[in-house]
Amino acid sequence: MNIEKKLQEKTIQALQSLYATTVEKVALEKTNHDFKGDYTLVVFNFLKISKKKPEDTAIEIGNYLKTNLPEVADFNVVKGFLNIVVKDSFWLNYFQSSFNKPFINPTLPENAPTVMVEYSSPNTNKPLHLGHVRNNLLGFSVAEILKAAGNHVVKTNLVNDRGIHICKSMLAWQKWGGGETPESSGLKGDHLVGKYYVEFDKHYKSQVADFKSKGLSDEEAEKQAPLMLEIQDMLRKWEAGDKVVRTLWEKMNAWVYKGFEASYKMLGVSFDSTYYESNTYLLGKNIIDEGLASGVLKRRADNSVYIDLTADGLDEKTLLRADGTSVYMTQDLGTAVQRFEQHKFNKLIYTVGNEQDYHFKVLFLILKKMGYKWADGLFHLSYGMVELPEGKMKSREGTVVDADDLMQEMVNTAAATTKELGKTEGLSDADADKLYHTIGLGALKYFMLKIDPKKKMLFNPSESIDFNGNTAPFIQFNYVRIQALLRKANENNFNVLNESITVNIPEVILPKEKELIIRLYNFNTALKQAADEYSPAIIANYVYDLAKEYSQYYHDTPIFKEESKDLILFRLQLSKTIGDAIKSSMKLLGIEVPERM
RNA sequence: GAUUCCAUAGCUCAGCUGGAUAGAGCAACGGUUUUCUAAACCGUAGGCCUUUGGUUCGAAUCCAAAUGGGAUCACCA
Repeated sequence: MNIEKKLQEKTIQALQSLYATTVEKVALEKTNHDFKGDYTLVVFNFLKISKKKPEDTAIEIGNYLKTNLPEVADFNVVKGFLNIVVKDSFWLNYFQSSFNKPFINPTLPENAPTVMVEYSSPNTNKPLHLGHVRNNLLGFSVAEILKAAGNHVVKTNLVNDRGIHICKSMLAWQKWGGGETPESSGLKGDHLVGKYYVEFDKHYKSQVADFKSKGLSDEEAEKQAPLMLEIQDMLRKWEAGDKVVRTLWEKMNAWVYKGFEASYKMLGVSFDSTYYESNTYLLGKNIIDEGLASGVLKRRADNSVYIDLTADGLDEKTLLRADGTSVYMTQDLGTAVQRFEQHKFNKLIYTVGNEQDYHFKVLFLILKKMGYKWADGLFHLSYGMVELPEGKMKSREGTVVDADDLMQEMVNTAAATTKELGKTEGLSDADADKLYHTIGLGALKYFMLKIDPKKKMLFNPSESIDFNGNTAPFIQFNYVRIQALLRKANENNFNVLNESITVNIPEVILPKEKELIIRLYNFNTALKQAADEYSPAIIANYVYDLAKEYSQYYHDTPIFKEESKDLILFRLQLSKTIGDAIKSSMKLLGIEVPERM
């Protein structure tokens, strides 16, 4: 059992035994660095029941713990703070018993809950940009974390492949494309289609400006511009299954999918299932009928259907237009129900930006009101926007940071830095390319994941992403150092893994070594917290602290100069375990670690 | 206007389920290489934790208000 839990339970017992009072739970914290101890109990809360001075109360509890818990070595009291010292032997036993065991359990428990994680969900009218990068990295990492925490995870992608915005690219290509294809232009498919999306907007804007100069209002001009009428006509034809429109749609979407596939591969994300809106956009209508029958939904005089959420502090939400067609919300109701029927999930997590907070609040509330019990398991993983120094990115205005460009730039920077540091020696071209990819993408991923998902983040394209300090390359570098140590150990006949060598861990270990062991011990706590909060940032901070701590240790403590063979082996084993922890943590973030750099 | 999220070093961020003197990285300045790879390590400097009030033995952390910033408030997705 976890030492923290043991201490908490014993403290509750102590309070019961000393003051005959039952306390539900007690909070322990890590002892501040300036004091001796591992865990601290703040006793101010117990003064009412002890009716004694803080110091005396702390001493009484401390004595009880020391006598009744074999793991407690000692304690000291400063004012109302009871600092508890755990025996070195406890940490050493933990270390020895966990050596060379995986940090992440590779098998799932028998009745692992099913969690669906929806992320990415791109539009097929333009290439991925920085905002999508955050979404993809976050969704993938959360899926990895939940998997490691013992859930059966289904990663899913809902591709928005239809609608008026797709028609814009299609129409523009038809008019001005001159038959251009990815092959003929040398452009990646998604970029080619995105080019025509921008093209449409350019022409459309000039038409609107023309109409406005003739005295029309903004709204009128936007409605009457011929291009607007043309895409609306195109959308109607699409919905009617018009052969020409559908063929064009299929052709251009295929280009986009090929492009996305390349971006996803570069980014290292994947999906277990992919849904297309062209297949799901009609879902949800039967649910509307049920809702009407049960009275949860109402019909207006003009035949449109809505739900009244004003009693819940929200508005009236329309679910079917007067002409009977469905809206975004209708579709999301339908897909949620469909997913539950297909996967019987315990939880469904939507990785979607915080600009849709309201939408999901309404969606979940409607499903609850309609009586779906599983709606309690729905969660909106809401993350902040990625902003540029000049503000929000706008694809139509070209102020976007393109995902493919950014990734390539990161790889290039990694290559340049590696060469500059003279670390390419003995690397084959293929290995070098792999290394640049690992470092460059690692830096990018860590940069985005170390920030709390809920917070908006600032990205300044003119300042390159760091490779020093609190970054993935720093963490990777420490992993690499450890691998180099282990190689050297092999050459010197120190077989770290050989079970036949019994290592007598020295009685007294360095404070830094104990600290490192405690950090290893806390891996599971970090994993659990990250899973509970859906926050890769917790893992990122954990692994950075571990790597930083190790870096100091590595610097201050030469290993092979040591005379005692046991001590050398212990330090090698400690280093190896830290390497394992780094690798496992980075895997949770979707970041690879190289063997050399 | 309504709702909602946010505000910590020059910059980017931790810390927030109340606890001891608020931590990192970057940038700046200075140092460390006959050592297991310096993408490293050490040091200096940098803070009215936006403001005001409240709760408490104790507030960056909880509550309220103010100020500033973002988002949402479509029969768009």
